[in-house]
Amino acid sequence: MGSQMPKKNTQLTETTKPLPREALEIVAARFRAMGDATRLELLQLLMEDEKSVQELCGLTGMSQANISKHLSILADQGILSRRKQGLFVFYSVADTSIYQLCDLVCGALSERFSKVQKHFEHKTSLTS
Amino acid sequence: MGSQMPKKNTQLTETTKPLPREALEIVAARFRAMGDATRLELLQLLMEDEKSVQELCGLTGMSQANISKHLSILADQGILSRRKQGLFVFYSVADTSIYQLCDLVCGALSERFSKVQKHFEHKTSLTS
DNA sequence: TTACAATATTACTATATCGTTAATTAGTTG
DNA sequence: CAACTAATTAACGATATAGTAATATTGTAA
Repeated sequence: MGSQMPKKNTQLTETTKPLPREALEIVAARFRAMGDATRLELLQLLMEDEKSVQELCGLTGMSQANISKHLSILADQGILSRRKQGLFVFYSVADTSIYQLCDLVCGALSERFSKVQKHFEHKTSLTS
Repeated sequence: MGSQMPKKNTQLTETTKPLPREALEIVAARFRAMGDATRLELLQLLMEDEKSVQELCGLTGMSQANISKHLSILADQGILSRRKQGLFVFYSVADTSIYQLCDLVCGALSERFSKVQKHFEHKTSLTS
């Protein structure tokens, strides 16, 4: 019942057996679900706390249909869960591993850009 | 100089300031680079050790042009690095955070599917 | 130099995805 | 019941992406 899993290396980095194509498609689909700025914007808001589609409309200025579709994609992936209450549908983060996932990616990008930046440090032009 | 960074929560999960759209686009692009089964297949092979485009052709049976293009996408993201030696170009994993990234996703998917599976356990049909 | 080999790139088609508008479904209230 | 509201779904056009075949680039060697 706990959300804590025993820490074991899983699939892609295992040295023994590579994932077959079918499994890779599933992993890729998960990455693709995270690979859209609009969805990340919604996720970012839902990381604070659960929100209705309406609230997300107000907070982002995006159309209701568009938001609903993006939320469905995330919910289909099990990343979000829906809770219906009267006319409203409240979405919330169901898969908390996305927090670490986002941190990991942001950390990697941060390091990447800081390396690039160093090449330009103390340089005001190509001829300096 | 070490690849170890100080462990601090970075962007998306920070409670203080949300990432602006421009930054979310960059994060999304990183996820999208991982969001293709063909690229994951190549990554999986490169996780063993560095390989030339040729080797990857032989191991996967995919066309040279296709492989080259996918490797470029990963290299542009800083996920892979290229090393030129004579006529050959060797690719290798440059951003080791993808190991954790893949483990995290595989772990989440594993948990997700095991939950779904439990609904069917000990059930041989809808009428049992 | 010419011939050749490994990669990269271009041009193209097919498919997937995003966002919009309109229609539909589901739930509430008078 | 009809009228209203929130959300989903469908249909569409625009853009992005994957894969292929052909061409270009880069480096080697005769």
